[in-house]
Amino acid sequence: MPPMERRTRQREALRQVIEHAGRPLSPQEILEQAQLTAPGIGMATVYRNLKLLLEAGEIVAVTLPAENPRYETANRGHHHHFQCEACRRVFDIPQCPGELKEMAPKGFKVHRHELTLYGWCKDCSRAA
Amino acid sequence: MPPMERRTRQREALRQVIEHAGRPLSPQEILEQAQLTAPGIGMATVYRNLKLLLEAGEIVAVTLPAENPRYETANRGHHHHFQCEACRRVFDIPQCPGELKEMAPKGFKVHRHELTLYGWCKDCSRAA
DNA sequence: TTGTATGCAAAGCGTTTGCAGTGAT
DNA sequence: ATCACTGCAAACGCTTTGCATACAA
Repeated sequence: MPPMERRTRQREALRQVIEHAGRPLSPQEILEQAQLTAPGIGMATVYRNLKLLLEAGEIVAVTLPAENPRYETANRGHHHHFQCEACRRVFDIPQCPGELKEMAPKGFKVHRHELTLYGWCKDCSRAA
Repeated sequence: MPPMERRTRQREALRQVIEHAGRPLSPQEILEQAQLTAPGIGMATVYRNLKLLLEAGEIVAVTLPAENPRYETANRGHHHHFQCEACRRVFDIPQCPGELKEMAPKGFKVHRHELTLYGWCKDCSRAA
């Protein structure tokens, strides 16, 4: 796959959609939003550009267990996620438990980690 | 889907494979192992029985971010997982960092958490 | 003009399902 | 003898890829 060299209206539309979304979006959601400003854009273009934007470090994939990947801008730094078991929404968690490298068995090298908390968000806790 | 009523050689083979594996196995891995003791067993039977064993509570699904589900016996208690970035295999980690409930924002209730460590497993560390 | 980027459709991949036949009870 | 269970293959949903065309540079 060639690197991004040209500034197409489709690619710009995708950038804008992801940039202005307040939450991680699925490819389908991104497509629907992008079609408003780039009529005729197809799903293949969405996937191809998501891949390129990922490689360029402009966006990151939010891959929660048993969930299809969603995508958001990369400028959020290291953080974790909380998923509400009632409304399924995902929230950022700025904290990190820190040193987890010691948990692995002997001989195992730990590079990074993913943590997801599950429960009830503020709204759903109050409603219950 | 009917509940498990009969003790077939295919189902027993699947139970044995999952029981004796030291780590969570993919459906493909389970199929290949099961074919050794239940020749002719097909992937459809693997999936159908995984679903039944899940409903019966005999096994649990290990759903890591961006990975297809793997399966292991349900009698292992609370633990986490390590995925090797070289061979992609998944290993159990008995430890748990413990109190993570405090990480969530005010008003959020945390029921459970999922933690995955990434790096190189013993075999791949030694090979490198 | 050049060749990157696109749209469409077909192909992959993991998983599910329909159907006719098999075999545990 | 039932009918739960199986194997095969087709269908499925999501993602990737081949190919001819469009368009940014």
